[in-house]
Amino acid sequence: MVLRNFLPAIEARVQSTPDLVAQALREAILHGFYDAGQPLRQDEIAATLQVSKIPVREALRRLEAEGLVVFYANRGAMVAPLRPDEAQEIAEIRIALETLALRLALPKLTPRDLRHARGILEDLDGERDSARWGALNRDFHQCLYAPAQRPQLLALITTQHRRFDRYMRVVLAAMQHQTQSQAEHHALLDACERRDGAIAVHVLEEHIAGAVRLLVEQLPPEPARLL
Amino acid sequence: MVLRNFLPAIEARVQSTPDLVAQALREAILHGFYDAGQPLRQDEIAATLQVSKIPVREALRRLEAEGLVVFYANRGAMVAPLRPDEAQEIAEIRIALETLALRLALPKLTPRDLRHARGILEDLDGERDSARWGALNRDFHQCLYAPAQRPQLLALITTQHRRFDRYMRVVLAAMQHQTQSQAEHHALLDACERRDGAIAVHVLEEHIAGAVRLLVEQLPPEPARLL
DNA sequence: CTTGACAAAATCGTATACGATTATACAATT
DNA sequence: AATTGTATAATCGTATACGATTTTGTCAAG
Repeated sequence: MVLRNFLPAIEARVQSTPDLVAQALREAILHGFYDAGQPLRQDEIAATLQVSKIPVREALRRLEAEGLVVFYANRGAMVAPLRPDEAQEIAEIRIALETLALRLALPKLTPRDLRHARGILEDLDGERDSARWGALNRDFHQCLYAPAQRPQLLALITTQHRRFDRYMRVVLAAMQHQTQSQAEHHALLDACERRDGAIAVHVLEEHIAGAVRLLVEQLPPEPARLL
Repeated sequence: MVLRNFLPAIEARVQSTPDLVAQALREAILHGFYDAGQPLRQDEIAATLQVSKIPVREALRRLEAEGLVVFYANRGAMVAPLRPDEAQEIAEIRIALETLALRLALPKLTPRDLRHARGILEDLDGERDSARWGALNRDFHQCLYAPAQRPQLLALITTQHRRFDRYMRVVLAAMQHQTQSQAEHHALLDACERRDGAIAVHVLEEHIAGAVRLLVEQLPPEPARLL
């Protein structure tokens, strides 16, 4: 063990300005404060957050990489449009990544992890705000995957899950799905407690696939226009 | 058919300056022009490429999102360090994503696709430069996945594959692996031609898992230092 | 020779400024 | 009235400039 190993993540000492701006814009997009396709005016954002355009632009570039924002040459950034086929694709990616994470995490899940997950499930029951519901939902899934100890994989999952949640907002209004989703959450957690990997993975697959199925039913067949 | 369908991706009309800078830096890192851990001086890069620091910083942010670059507060960007455990994790992610892509692509593979793949395999035989070998290798894999018609998935795969190739550089010097790899490529392509999904997926899994196995043997157990 | 303090240089991060591009409003024309 | 052309405003993209932070170099003290 060397001294260097004691200092906890140099890169995270301070949250950089672009980080903070990205966080704010991410929240705003996920909360629906900005609609799909809406332009994100750099001057306006900079003025609101009391910074210049440079950190705003860097934040927008990050969100572009996360798939929440699209850049058009000389026309700036706008909130990424919603397209049902994209939601379908994200669901497939999520299933591939999350079943992997779950399989890796399952043998390492502690009773503490399971209690934590149960706690989030209870919070989830009371939540009405769709953005906070989405955040809790991500937390629930993440805390089942975290014991896998795969930081890269978990980061990818979070990014894709967030993207997916933009689509789910549309569906979440229908309270029916929340109860359905909660039932699946409980089934998933139960399988984890029994260490039944095959069932857990299967429930997770159906959980995501069912969400996207509901999604494409609700969403208009014609995508939100790009222009 | 409407007029809009004729314009090929508005956002791609011109390659933006940050795009070009990112491309150049990506190539430089993949070619080993910059070593792992090496600082990327913004002024220097800006001067060399005849632009200001702003587009350079945006390019670095993109590369950060791609996992090729790490930012440290007030110390700028440096080439992401190489850590064997990270290579292992990327390999797991690649297997999950690429087996998915392959399964989706397999039923849609045309004879033309297969000929194209064979062509790349031949080019691969003659290639000595490890960076170009890596690019051809990515091309080979991509052209087997492309018929899946999953742009998001393919983009993710490319990013992870590029990241993985930084580790493979170390191993590629050993010519032995190239012949091993080529043998697996042929086995993969043969299985695709026979539309044998189970075998193809299995060969792909072993192809990636074998590479990372060789990798952790070659690489020093102690990671390249972060500081 | 090593350690610590300080000054100088290098580098970062971002605010400001400005040319270039795009969007908007409105007058001119058919 | 609809369409075209033109001036104006809004916005983008980036070069420049500068304070803040980090790194490097120097030298005196131990």
